[in-house]
Amino acid sequence: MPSEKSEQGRSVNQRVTIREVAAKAEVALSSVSRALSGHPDVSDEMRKRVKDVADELGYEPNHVAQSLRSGVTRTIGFVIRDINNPMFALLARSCEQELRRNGYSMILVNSDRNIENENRNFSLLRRRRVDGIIASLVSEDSPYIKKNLAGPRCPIVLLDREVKGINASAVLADHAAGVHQAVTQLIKAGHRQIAFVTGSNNVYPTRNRLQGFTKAFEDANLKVQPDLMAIGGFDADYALSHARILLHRNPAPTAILAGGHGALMGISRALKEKNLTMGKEIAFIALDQLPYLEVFSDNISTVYRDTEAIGREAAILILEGIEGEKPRVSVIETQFIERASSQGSI
Amino acid sequence: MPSEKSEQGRSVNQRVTIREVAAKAEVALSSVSRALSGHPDVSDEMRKRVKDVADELGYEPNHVAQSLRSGVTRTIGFVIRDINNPMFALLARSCEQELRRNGYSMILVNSDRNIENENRNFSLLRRRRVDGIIASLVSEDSPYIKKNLAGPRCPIVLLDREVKGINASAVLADHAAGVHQAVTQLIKAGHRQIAFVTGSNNVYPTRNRLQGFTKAFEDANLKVQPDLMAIGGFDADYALSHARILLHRNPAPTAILAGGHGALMGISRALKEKNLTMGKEIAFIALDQLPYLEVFSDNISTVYRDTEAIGREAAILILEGIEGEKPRVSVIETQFIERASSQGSI
DNA sequence: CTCTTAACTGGAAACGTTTGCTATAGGCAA
DNA sequence: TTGCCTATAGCAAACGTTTCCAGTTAAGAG
Repeated sequence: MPSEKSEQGRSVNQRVTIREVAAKAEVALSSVSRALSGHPDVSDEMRKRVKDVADELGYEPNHVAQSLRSGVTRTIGFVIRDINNPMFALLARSCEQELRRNGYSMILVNSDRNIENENRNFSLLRRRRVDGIIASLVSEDSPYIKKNLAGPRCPIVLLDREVKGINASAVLADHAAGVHQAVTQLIKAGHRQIAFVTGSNNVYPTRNRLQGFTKAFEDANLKVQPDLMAIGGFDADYALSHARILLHRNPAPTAILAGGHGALMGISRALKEKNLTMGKEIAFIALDQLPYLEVFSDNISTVYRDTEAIGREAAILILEGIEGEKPRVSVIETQFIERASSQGSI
Repeated sequence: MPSEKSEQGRSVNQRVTIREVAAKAEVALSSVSRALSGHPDVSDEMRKRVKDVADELGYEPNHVAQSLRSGVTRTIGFVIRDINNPMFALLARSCEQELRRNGYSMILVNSDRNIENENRNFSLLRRRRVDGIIASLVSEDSPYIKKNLAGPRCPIVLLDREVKGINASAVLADHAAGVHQAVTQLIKAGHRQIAFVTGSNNVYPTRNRLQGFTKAFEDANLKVQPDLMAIGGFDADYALSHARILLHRNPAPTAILAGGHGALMGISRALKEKNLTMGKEIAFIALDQLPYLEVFSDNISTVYRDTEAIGREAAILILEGIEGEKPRVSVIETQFIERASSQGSI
């Protein structure tokens, strides 16, 4: 039995309220509210008097009560598909910065690549009456998607997802362009056996990358080799097992593209198993800006996208939505950045 | 002028309330509340009836109103010193998981290594009436520290910080032990010129690491060389400039310890400038579990601490605090993990 | 000097819940 | 039958704000 607690658990959390400020300043509740919230109908004298008393008492407005009364929480929910992916840390961070600059806080929830969790997350955020939701969905066709996106009570911004039949804003990266550049470059350098490991194609980035990939082959009057494509999972285990298969193929791939964090993890392990070094025996290109790449392996070629710009853009779109503007889609460019790892043995 | 908004901005956000559920089920408000919240004084028939209607209407309780009335927000604030440090992503993640398992959400705010921001963050969280605050402080002696920690209205857990005169819980890593192991190992291998780059010693981890460092020398009957210690900043720029100086010293250091993410960044750049490779011409040890190390450089020796355990432990301590238990300090072990990079040329 | 208006200020009703208290009904013992 | 207790249900008062509406005062116009 905790002894230092007062007899009514409640009273521990007692803080000074607007009522006490009003009493001490000998003015009405409403005047205190107006004085502190910057309402115009307040005399200078009143404002000063109230502010002085508020400071003296250390008054900090109860944001919960403010939210209830005003119907606005100044909070944005951020549903993150997989917080293991370090890219999301970057994304969430830049987004949070932009939101905070506009007076909003962020509640971050993680779905752990699970659709049920994702659904619960949406519900949780709705109950908390967030003013908007930024979401990186697990997939584009979950059974809950209509419920969570279609009749939304609050503006929604999707990250790198295309969902038909709903009117939400979205930030999409133009993966195709960067991949096209990358593959064209490889082809020019003589590569023909180009492997591609990436997530399932029920999400936009995979489909979009694939477009760029295929188009690069078409433009060079070549045919893609289907058995060099491992499309189906974003996780490292999937990538590892498929990379193993790819590396045992004959003829072996001379270049390999890794679509995202998981693929990179899996492939790098598979390469290590076979004692292969990226850029030496095999050309390697990562299709993401992964923060640790910048740090440690400054020789890895990547299809770069400005992750922080995506976060900022998401914040801007959600704020627009709150202002009542129509949803819109914003596209972020990508760019192939050539470094040592895409050389290979050719 | 947005045209799809209804004339009263408010009505856009209108959701079904407990009142409508009560009306449709033809029972009292209070009965709905009790039925849905699992209160015992409710007949089975009533509970079923209410739940059916609630489901039918898609009722989702207003958490804001619940919080206001009950005085409890089921929200924890997480004040993060520097969200650039990838370790914190790991930390926040494991912490959030543990909190969520207990029905809590997390609001994450970033201080960007700035004391003013930090102070504002505490205020923001207090206004939001969070039930507890987990904080990774910028320093241990900011002018606001008393205000924010001393007379706390809510339980507080500090991460790797020791602040005197307040009664908050804390999770501390036993850096000293791991550093002692590491340095002892280096000394055994013949190293004498061991450099140490780390943050300012107005925070616990630096002081604690320094203790381990010094003790290892003492135990070997050697003296530490003060001009090999660069103590003063956690950021990469500080580390870079000091690492340059250290590397130009004569005799040059044969081993170097990097205290944290920033130091690692700076030093690795400095080494690259001089064309030195970790573990080859110079032994190198990182004093942190940095997630990207596991990924890419599996040959870097580190003083490992279980960052996820720290996050979980922080969650547990804050929940204890909410339950009314006394604050306490929890210590997490560290351990030297020897890999190739700590070999050097000796 | 009176009337109108402008500039404030105060009172009170919300916002959507939870919860203490009271009321009702039925069961059981005396 | 009466009285008491138990199990439920309902009423109404909070929680701490914001905001609408109605006053009050003083100034300026006629």
